[in-house]
Parts: sequence; C-alpha cells; structure tokens
Amino acid sequence: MADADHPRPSKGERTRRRIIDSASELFSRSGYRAVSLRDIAAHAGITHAGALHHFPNKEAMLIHVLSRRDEIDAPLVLSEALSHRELIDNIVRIVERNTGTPGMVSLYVNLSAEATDPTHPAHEYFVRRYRVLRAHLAAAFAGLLRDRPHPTPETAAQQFLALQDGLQVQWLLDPDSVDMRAVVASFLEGLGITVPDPTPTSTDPTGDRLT
Amino acid sequence: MADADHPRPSKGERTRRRIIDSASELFSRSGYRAVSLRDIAAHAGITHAGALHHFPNKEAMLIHVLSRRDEIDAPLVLSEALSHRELIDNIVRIVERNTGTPGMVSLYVNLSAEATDPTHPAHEYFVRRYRVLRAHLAAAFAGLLRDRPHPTPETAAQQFLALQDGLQVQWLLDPDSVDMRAVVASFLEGLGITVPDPTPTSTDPTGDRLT
DNA sequence: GTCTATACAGGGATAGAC
DNA sequence: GTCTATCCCTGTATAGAC
Repeated sequence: MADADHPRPSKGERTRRRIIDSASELFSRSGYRAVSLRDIAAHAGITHAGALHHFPNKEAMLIHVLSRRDEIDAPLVLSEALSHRELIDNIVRIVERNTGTPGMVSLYVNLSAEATDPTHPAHEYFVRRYRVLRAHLAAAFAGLLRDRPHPTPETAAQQFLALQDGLQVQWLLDPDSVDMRAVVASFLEGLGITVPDPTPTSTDPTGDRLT
Repeated sequence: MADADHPRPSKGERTRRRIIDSASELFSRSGYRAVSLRDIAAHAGITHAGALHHFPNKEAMLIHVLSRRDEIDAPLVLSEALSHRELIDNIVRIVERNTGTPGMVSLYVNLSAEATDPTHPAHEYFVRRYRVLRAHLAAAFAGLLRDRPHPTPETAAQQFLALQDGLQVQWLLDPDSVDMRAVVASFLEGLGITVPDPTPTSTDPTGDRLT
C-alpha cells in the first residue's frame, strides 16, 4: 500500500494486471453478472483455472477493479489538503465525468445493490466506503452550512450521497431524462452552495482518460 | 387491469397464484439471485419445469411479484383524487412502511439496478415506472413550490425519487446509520414543505399489513 | 510459481412423455 | 398441467504438468 517503485513487474504481476484489465473492461461493458470467469480469462489469454491461480474467486477480481478506480478518485475526495469547497467541486466534477463512463457507473450501481447482502464479498467494502465518504462530506458541509440551521451536516451528507446514487439509476435507465450534473448542482444551490462549473466543455485536451 | 370479478379461479390460476406467493415470500426473504427456480417450485409444491409451464422464465415471476406490490401502492400515489399534499404525505408514509420490509426493499434496489440493462426483462417496466412517478411528483411539486423559483418541479421530482432510492442502499448496507423517513422529511422541509407525521407510532392497530 | 485439464454441483431452460 | 430427463453454462476445487 505504500511502495511506489515499479522496478520491473514479475511475470505473475503482469498476468494479474492483464486479468484485472480484462475484468475491468468486460465488467464495464456488460456488468458483473453477465461476464463469466471464462470470458475474463479468455480475454487475458489464459484458462479460467489459470486466472483462479492469481485470484481466489471472481469477486476478488471485482474488488480489485473497484479499488483501482478508487485509487484514482481518492485524492480528489479524501485528501486532507482539500478545502471544503474543493471537495464539493471535485465531487461535482466526478459526477460530470461519470457521464462518460456508463459501464463503470452501471458496475457501481449493480454492485452496491448486490453488496447490500451482508454475506456478499464486497459488503464490508461498501459499508466502509459510505462511512468514510459520509464523514468527509459531513465535515465539508459543517463548514459550508455554518449559518444554516436546517439540514444537519450529517443529514446533508447522506442526502448528497443518496442523490448521486439514485440519479445514476434514473440516468442509466433513460439517459436523456436526467442531467446528473445539473440536478446535483441544483441540490447544492438549494443549500446555498454555488457550483462554479457550468461545464468545462472542450474536447478533453487533458489526457486523463482512464482505462 | 380492470376486471374486479373473481368468479372461481381455474386450477391453472390457482397454481400461478401459489407460484407467485412462493416467489414473493422467498425473494423477500433472501433476494432474487439467492433463490432458485427449484426453490420456488418446491415451495409451491411442483417441480421447476412445472413452474416454467406457467411463466416463461424466472424473471417473469419477479415482474409479477413487483406488479402485485405496485397494485397495492398505486392508489396511494397515482390516484387523481389525491391533493398534492396527500401525494407527498403518502410517499413519506410508504418510505416509513418500507422500514418494516427490508426484503422487499432489497428486491427493488437490486432489480432497479439490474434493469438498468436495456436487455433486462424488467427494463421497460422500470423506465415506465420512473416516468410515471416523475410526472406525478412534478405536478405535485408544481403546486407546492408555487412561490419558489429554484428547483424546477421536474428537478425536485427527480431529486426526491433519487433521494429515496439512494437512501435505501445506505439503509440496507447499515440500517442504524440512516433514518430514511427523517432524511426524506428533511429534504421536503428544505423545500418549504412540512411533513405532518412525526411517526404514527403505536403497535400498528390498523390491519393493513401486506402479504 | 504458473498454468492446463478435468470434474463437480448447481443454475436456468427445453423437449417430450404422461 | 405436470412430470422426467436432459442440455449447456456457471463458479469453484483439485491434480498434476512445466
């Protein structure tokens, strides 16, 4: 978790990477359940049994796919160096960015629903995830809603997260019916928090495409 | 959808009913995926092939289970006789009631996530469902937010629905961390809509338990 | 350590006998 | 209308080749 040197990946490391790349691509394209171990392994150029040498089961692959995405988003959300405003702005930007990766959004929506089951392998992952996000957001709202009595910072945080999750379902069901960024921004403005980005527009000059 | 006479159900009708009763009970208890066709059929006293004579596949059973629930809720939400306030109040009451049926909530959460896939058998069902609910809610908010410029009735409707869906995920993941009714009520009060029910409390003297 | 081959139990679905 | 028998696919487990 702390070593940032990549001196020369071993063969096993490279295979693991290929498997997760394949899983990420296929999961994003078709969802978790529609993709079989044999699909992933074939895409990575090995047999499904070979893939299971590197990961104990299919869901372990899923957790790795999710963790990788989180590692990208974490500095935008969890960094202690962020001001309250920056945190909120970053989340709005992530909402905006998600519009470009419906496969990943679908994966999260489906998985968070499945992981609701306490016996699901990703259950603890999601419980922790929401706890952490809620705490960070509550802290931000505590700063930003200082002169507002009504929504508690904790309540605002829950509402903000729930709003995003629920909107994703509506957006996936019928993309033209929802402007996720606009609806989220409207919620924040209702709390007296103005959101700067109308939209950065442009043809994405920054090379930060993921995958 | 319009005939209310039940003169004497045929044998096939009764078997269909038993199957849906079984599916409803088992799905609510364990979720959709954890229950097999063979489980449902055994509970209904036939083989899985026998059950498939009455329904083309497992998901058709699911749709029937959901439709039955909707028939219960429909008059509370879709009736033209309701005032704007009554509509909102009824939804808050449904949110409250859902707290008592986590199995059903889990079923809806999981299914709406799955049905996000356009090839899913319940896709159209959910697209239509949200369209209808959104329209009704937008009409209600149009009446209730008359002197507020900011959230459009349509936006408020999307937010309100998204909030409920997202809260359900958080609540299922960690029931003690969320008071669904309170958070929903807080949202409405943020829009200037006061919600009358603190909670009816009591030991449920009205016999409107479902199932 | 890396991987293939193979077997297994369980899933949804289908064909055809009764 | 319901059954048995069967099919193919899934995730998972193990044995053993390299």
